[in-house]
Amino acid sequence: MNQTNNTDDKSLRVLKAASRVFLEHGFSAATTDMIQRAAGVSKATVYSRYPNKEALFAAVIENQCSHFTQQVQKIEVTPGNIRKVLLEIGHTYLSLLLTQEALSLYRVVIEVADRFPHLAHSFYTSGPGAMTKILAAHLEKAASAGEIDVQVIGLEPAAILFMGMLRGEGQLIALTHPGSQASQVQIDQWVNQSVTTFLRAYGSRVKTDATSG
Amino acid sequence: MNQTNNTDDKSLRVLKAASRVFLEHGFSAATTDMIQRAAGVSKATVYSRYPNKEALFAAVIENQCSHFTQQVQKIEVTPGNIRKVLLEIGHTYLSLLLTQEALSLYRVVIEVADRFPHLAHSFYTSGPGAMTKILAAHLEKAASAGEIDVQVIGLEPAAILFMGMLRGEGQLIALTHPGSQASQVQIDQWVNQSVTTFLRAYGSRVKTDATSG
DNA sequence: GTCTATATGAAGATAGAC
DNA sequence: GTCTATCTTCATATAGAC
Repeated sequence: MNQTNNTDDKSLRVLKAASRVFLEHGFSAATTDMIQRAAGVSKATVYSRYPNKEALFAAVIENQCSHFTQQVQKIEVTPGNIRKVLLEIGHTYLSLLLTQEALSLYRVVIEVADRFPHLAHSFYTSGPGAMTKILAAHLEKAASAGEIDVQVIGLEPAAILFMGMLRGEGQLIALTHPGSQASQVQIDQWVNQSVTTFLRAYGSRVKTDATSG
Repeated sequence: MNQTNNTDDKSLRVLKAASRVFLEHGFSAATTDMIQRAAGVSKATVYSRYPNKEALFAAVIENQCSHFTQQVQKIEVTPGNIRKVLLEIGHTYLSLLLTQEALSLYRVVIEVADRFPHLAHSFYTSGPGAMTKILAAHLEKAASAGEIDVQVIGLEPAAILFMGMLRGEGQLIALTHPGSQASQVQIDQWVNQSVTTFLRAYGSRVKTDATSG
């Protein structure tokens, strides 16, 4: 069962080690020495898999982005009224966003957006972009059901504003207070406030829980 | 009137050059060579003013933060109903936030938050923290005047949610799409949507625009 | 394919002339 | 105080042994 030495999983070990190092230190501050050591292989092995530091970094970020997209796409809500849907999506998304992995990914992508614009775009599309579309779809259903009315601004802008409230303070605090970890009750509070505000603005007055199936 | 050589303004030249270099490249990717060249002085001159790269960086960020605070504190609104106040504050603050300087400062502070936690805290307090307090004060006045009712969540949370909507998409797009510059109409649109949503949620039904000037 | 040892260049910091 | 020239360290990348 010794899987540290024999097979060709060294590529995987390199990628995983690189992920940890880049996400922790950023691109410029990370060194190939750290990666090599963390992977338990030699420098030559790293360079046999990836031509240089940039390519390895790109592989890491692309991998992380697709991982993040999967997490977002996986968000499924139990059918119910729009308040429950928003609470559930909000809680899941904000919790995901405030993990150390997601925060580190955000930090690193922002750091190098100038030098790797393609990765930055990819990050935007994989994360907030994907989430916006999912949320907009739910809002559309709720609008059809008469639970909300967002005609004043439109579905996508409404989704975007909701996500802005959701992320806002929590993400900013997490980024500027490294090491801190938001508690579940703090997260719930942000989610509740966002949902409350959104539904006060766009929820229908009519309660739709009695007869309509 | 040759002010490039004679006086003791070299300290200032170093600081300004360091600001430009650090804000453009970040901490790790910036080199003291770049700074020295940008300042038009020798490396020894730089090191006669600041003991090392870290100290110079700290001076730059602290300086930028206080500059940013001044900009925020300077935001004053012409008295009027709450909608006008929110539109004016929102427009000014978002425009400020989306300048290249503010975006770069954000980027760099986030990059090194782990290594310079004090600077990260300072940034949070100088920028979003200060703005939140200012906004909360305006909301309180509006609440006293009966224009809004935010008792459900409280003044500060209301201010925070508003700022979340305001920043949300614009800042994220700017950070992940370097070189792009949001247009004034785009900014106005985000501000309008945020204000509209906020007032639909917490504005009084009574219109207060008749008699007042 | 993998490792050890190393070439090469650059970055932070300083010594010594003026 | 300021500059030029340099020292030291370290990072990327490669060459050559196994």
